[in-house]
Amino acid sequence: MKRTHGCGDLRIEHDGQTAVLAGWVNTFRDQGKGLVFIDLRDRSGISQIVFDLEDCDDETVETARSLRREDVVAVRGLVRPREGKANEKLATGSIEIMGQAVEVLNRTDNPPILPDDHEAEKISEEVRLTYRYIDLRRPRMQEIMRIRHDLARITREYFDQQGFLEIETPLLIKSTPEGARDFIVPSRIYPGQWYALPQSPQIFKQILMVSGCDRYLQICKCLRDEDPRADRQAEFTQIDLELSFVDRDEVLDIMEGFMREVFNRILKEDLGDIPKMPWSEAMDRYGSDRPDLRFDLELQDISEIAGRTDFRVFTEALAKEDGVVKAIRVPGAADSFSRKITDGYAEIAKMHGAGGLPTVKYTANGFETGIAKFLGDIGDDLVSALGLEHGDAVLFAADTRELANTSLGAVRLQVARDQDLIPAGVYRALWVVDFPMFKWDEDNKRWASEHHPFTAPRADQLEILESDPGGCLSDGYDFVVNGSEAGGGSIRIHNPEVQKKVFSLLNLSDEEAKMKFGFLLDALRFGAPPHGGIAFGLDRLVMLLAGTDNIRDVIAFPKTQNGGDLMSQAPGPVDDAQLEELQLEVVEQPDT
RNA sequence: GGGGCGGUAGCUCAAUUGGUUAGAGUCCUGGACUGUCGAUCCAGUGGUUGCGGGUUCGAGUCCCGUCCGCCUCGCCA
Repeated sequence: MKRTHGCGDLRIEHDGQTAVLAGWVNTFRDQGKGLVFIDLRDRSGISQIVFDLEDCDDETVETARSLRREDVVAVRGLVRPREGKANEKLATGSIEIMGQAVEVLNRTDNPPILPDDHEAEKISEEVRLTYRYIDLRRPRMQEIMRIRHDLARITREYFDQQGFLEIETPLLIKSTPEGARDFIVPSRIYPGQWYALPQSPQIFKQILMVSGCDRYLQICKCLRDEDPRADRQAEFTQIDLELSFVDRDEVLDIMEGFMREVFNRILKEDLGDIPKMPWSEAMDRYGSDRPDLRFDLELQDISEIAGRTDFRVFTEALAKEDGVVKAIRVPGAADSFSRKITDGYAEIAKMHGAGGLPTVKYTANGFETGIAKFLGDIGDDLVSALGLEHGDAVLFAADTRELANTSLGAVRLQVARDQDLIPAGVYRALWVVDFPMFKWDEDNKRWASEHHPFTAPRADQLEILESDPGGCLSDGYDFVVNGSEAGGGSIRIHNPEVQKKVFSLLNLSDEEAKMKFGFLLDALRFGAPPHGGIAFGLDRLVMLLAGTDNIRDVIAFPKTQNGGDLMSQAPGPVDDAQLEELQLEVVEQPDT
């Protein structure tokens, strides 16, 4: 029997046609000796097959009666309107296939789980990942894989039209000192020497610019040996891009066009206005370098007003270098903010380094609870500064600017979730620009790259690169959607002298830099064009497009939090002979 | 590496203060049923309570260790 249609393809206009479907038995309903219903499922959907003694022979009905969930069968039959009621839950619900012949292509063992979207929400992820081949049969997983495919296809179409070439870069490369922990691979030919798997193709794509490639695209795997999270895997996929002879705004224009195309074609959503927001503004207003613009709850600086109280939490914070007092007005939250809830927010604030989270409610009786008694003289000014109305609550952060921003920013996110302020089906994008070049690494007492060591300082910042590294702004940019960093990149350094200065600020000696990045420094000396680029996190984009907060949902064969694959049981041991060939020996870890 | 939650039948869960033979639904097996669609009804099979130790007359339950899964802090240029 040769398949003629997909299980989700048949409609009332196919009435009278003979069709052959093949797929998995989704459910069966055995009505007795003479009548059996089979819901047959494939990638395209589900069709109801009915076997009736009046329409086919005993043997066919008996075979049909023997079918169980997830058996694989082919069925030939006549398409006709349903004799019983139509099933509005199915796209094919107005028709059924009057089964004439059935061929069992493969029986299944009793399946440990069923590919049912409703069940899947209850089944532990551990079991789903162990039997991933069954889990992936679910309509929802098939839909996500389709979205992922569409994104990859649109990516190639769009950037092809923009003159980009898809070029592969190596997987076995040299380990680089900066950044995440490398996965390493032993060299057989040079025992004791190692390759690293790429954390990103960064250096290679820059060298492709030096090579005159002009515009590069790659959908590539990146590997970082760090602990995973709900939105992070050690092995993930980037849409990696680099362009020559461009400035920042030309890059942003092209990339913005890409994002609009993706959201238009996959979600039928118009991204609307996409503002460019300096990093310092994002931190000050939202307490995050990836602000979620779907709701307000902006951080407001009330340092001037707060400085007029005797409240020690405020005055001591303001006495610090770059100390501030900031506040969030939470409209109408006075009633719902129980002690338990605000204590929870205080925990979040503390987790992000704040000492606590002063809170107050503003009602018809004025300020109540929390730090109300300390606000006596400044109450009226606070009301007008924050635009308070009766029934509002106010959350404060008093600390250095950085700590106040980040702790209050984290609280802002949780408050928005709790107060149900995040609208569904809304996508708000922005560019965050003008990042600092460096952040101070307190542990190692040195400057570290905010983005990566190849990010160019903004042209107007070159003169303070060495005199004031902490204040120097870069030509970097992040694309942020709904509070999620979907992509990030920069204009790169194309001048070897500037690159050397940056390495030296990062405390990389000339010798080290030469050993680790010598080939890049060399390339920059032989006619490097101005260039810049970006990388989008493909997995995170699919998460956004599919509306899931679990990255494992958008990866066909993901790894667990311990980096294991429950289906294939990776990682695992290797033969002694393999180790011998590599001149490797496994040494027992001494007890500690 | 730290913190939190969890692991009992193939799957989802229950099991009182530590106390009789560890139960239910579902799946599966057998039977009934000619318009079902989460089919229904009847009967039955199914257990290393993650693993290893300990306390106890007695441990799913308490203690110690360990493995696994999820969330999270550190980490993720």
